[in-house]
Amino acid sequence: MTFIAAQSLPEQIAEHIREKIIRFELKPGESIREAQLAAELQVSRSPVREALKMLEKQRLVEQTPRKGSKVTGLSKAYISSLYNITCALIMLAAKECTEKSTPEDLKKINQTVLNAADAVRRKDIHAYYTSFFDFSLNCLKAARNPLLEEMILDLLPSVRRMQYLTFTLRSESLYENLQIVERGNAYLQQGNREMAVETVNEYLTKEKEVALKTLDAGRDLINQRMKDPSITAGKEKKSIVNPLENRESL
Amino acid sequence: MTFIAAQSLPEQIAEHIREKIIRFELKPGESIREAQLAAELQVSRSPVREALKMLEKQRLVEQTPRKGSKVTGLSKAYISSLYNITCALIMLAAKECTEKSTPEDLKKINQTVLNAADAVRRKDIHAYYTSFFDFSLNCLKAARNPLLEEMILDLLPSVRRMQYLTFTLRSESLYENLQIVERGNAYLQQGNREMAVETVNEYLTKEKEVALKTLDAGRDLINQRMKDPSITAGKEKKSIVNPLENRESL
DNA sequence: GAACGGTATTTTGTCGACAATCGACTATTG
DNA sequence: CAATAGTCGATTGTCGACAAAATACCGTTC
Repeated sequence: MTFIAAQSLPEQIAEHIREKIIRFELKPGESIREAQLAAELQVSRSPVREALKMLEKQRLVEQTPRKGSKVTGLSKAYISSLYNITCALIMLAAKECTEKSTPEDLKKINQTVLNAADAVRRKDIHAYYTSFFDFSLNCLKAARNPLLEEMILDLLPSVRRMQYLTFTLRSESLYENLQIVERGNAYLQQGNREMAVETVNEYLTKEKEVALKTLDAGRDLINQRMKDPSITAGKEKKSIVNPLENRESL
Repeated sequence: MTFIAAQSLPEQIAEHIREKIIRFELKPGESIREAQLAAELQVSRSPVREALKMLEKQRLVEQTPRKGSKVTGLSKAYISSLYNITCALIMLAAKECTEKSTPEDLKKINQTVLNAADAVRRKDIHAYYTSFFDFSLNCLKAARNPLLEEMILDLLPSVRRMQYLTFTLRSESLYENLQIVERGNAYLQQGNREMAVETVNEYLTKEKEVALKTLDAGRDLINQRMKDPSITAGKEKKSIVNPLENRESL
């Protein structure tokens, strides 16, 4: 068994805000006030500030000196940006994965795809996505490119926000999704670099299309606060319940 | 005339440390103590901490909770990582530049190349690099991809550190360098996406080779502190001169 | 002499208070 | 009534102090 270090306070706070952003409880463009957050979580502003810096690194939050933090807005240009970059980076990961993966790596990767297939058979959506995530993570590790891993992991929450947005609107079945993954895996297993990379490209290009379409559909719902920043002031006080239950120190 | 907002204190501090890292005054792997820096610059630890977080976003510094900050080490794997990623991102930028640039963009870009050529004729190395930087920046802006611009700009200091390292050891002349730039520009001007992208690839692959070779040559000089962290303790007190001269507020 | 344990020191983390800045509101003036 | 200047409240920035953790040091024991 491997033990994992307890998350630091700023990490926990970041996690909390991150989830709120991904679930659109904090809307794109909405401004974030440190003092309010600190009061809500019953901590001082220092760890909140650290947390916001972390989220800035993950591009979920934009900070301007002396003006504070805003949830990153969702313009078409931005989403296009995000997917194109993610695509380029994951294509690179796929390439390096075919070049550097060991037989053990490939075996582990293959297992995650088998798990995913099984999940689809059982129609277990959650298990499918877990396996898919596992698959991606294992490929990434097999690429043995530490910086690339960090950078993709940093972008992941931003992608997850988009997935949350598109989730209800996406038409393709789990099965279709799985097919692409299985195809990609097949290329990986046989070390077919070009086709593995191309499969990633295909997958993410499709994802981008879905995201852009969804944005058109749900634009007014999501972005109303971006256009009218005044209503972000948060007049209505929320019930102050501390969401950080599992904190011991402090 | 356009006025530019004064840099915030953390930005100035980050700038200061950044330069030290790029010039190897702070060695790869060396640990950074907040209190010492704060004393050196005669500020409190808060802005220093912010500065370190900024540098972490630029991958010049690695932070581990409760253990502090270290200058990012220069392993071969890391450098390879860095160049491959930078290459992938700039290739994307080149692609989007050919797709989205306006005639005015192209005109401006072309001008920077003319300036660079002129600098080479005058054997003005500094002017050449300034023009080259201008060229890159203009291409990046023409790609109209805000996130990509940010990400590449964030990686730039890390690349600059490598350039500093390779500067003395590189054999190719300014002229050779210029030739590739002129070739890339030609492809851009005629909207030849494939070849523009390929030229970027060629350029950065070459840069990567140089960097890796240089590392072999200068490894022991540079990395001695990485292997023996004890001597990073900084027993010798440096003369305390405030390098932040142009601060007015505070 | 090496390994272990405990203590001391150094370093990072968190806090509350105060200062500087920004944005909204109001009053004054043309 | 519109535009500007001034003022007030809200928000971020910086500080010094204290708490907690990690590291270094040193003595003990085998």
